[in-house]
Amino acid sequence: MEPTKSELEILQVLWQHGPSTVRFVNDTLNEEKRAVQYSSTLKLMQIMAEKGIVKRDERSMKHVYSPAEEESKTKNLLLKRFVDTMYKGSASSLVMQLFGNKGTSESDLKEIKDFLNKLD
Amino acid sequence: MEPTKSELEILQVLWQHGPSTVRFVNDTLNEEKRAVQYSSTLKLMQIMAEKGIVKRDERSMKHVYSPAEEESKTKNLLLKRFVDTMYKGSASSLVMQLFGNKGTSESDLKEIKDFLNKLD
DNA sequence: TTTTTCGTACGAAATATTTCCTACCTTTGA
DNA sequence: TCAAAGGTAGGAAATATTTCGTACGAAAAA
Repeated sequence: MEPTKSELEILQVLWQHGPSTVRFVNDTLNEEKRAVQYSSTLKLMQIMAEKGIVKRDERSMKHVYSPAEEESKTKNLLLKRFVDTMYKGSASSLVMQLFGNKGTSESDLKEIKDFLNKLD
Repeated sequence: MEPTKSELEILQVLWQHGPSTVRFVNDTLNEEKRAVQYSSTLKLMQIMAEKGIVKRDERSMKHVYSPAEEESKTKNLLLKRFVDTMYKGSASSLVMQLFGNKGTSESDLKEIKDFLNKLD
């Protein structure tokens, strides 16, 4: 399933902090992102539960939500989709864009070189 | 300005084929992507012109549209935004995700190594 | 016990995006 | 000339997404 922009914000919170209540997610969004009403966050998370993007534990009155999929799995999917639509599926094109026009740091560059060499 | 999904499809055509008429863009979309009515493509391109995402040459009856921004500039912006929201701005995280879980081809890997080494 | 606080559910409104119908004009071809 | 083909413009409808007011129940505090 394809998370929307707002849904992605919520997923980020769940990935970073683990299973959470609506209250916690809403507070975090308000601190780290933008002003949003409790009932908006609630509604969105209910929709995400319907869609199967998150699971909901209803045993306690305060429902606890957690991501239905692994962070890496979802990110991989979104990354693949991004590469497909933007770079016709060519990962190397993306990386070249990333480093071709500077603005990406030297340390990142070194880190990646090391990483790639270890893949052998 | 932030192109939407459909707008991006249209931009792709313009980037790939250069300044084009609505007819050409619509035909290309129908061949390469999906069924869409002429008037839908027209409307979208009109909106894009209003937003300033594309420019329109009205000298001929068949208006000719072209991207307002360089392909690389727009792609850079979108890529940066993607890295920011998905990987907290860490380009190396993205690359690791890209190659960490295999599925990205060997030839891409070699290509990138060569590319990065030339940056010295 | 009564009031206040904190939760969920639900519907509706506000926005954003996409799609296409229809009117009307110009060009082309018979 | 005049019908057919092909253009643009604009509005309205269909969808998708986001936001939030309000009702109502449970728990906690007074």
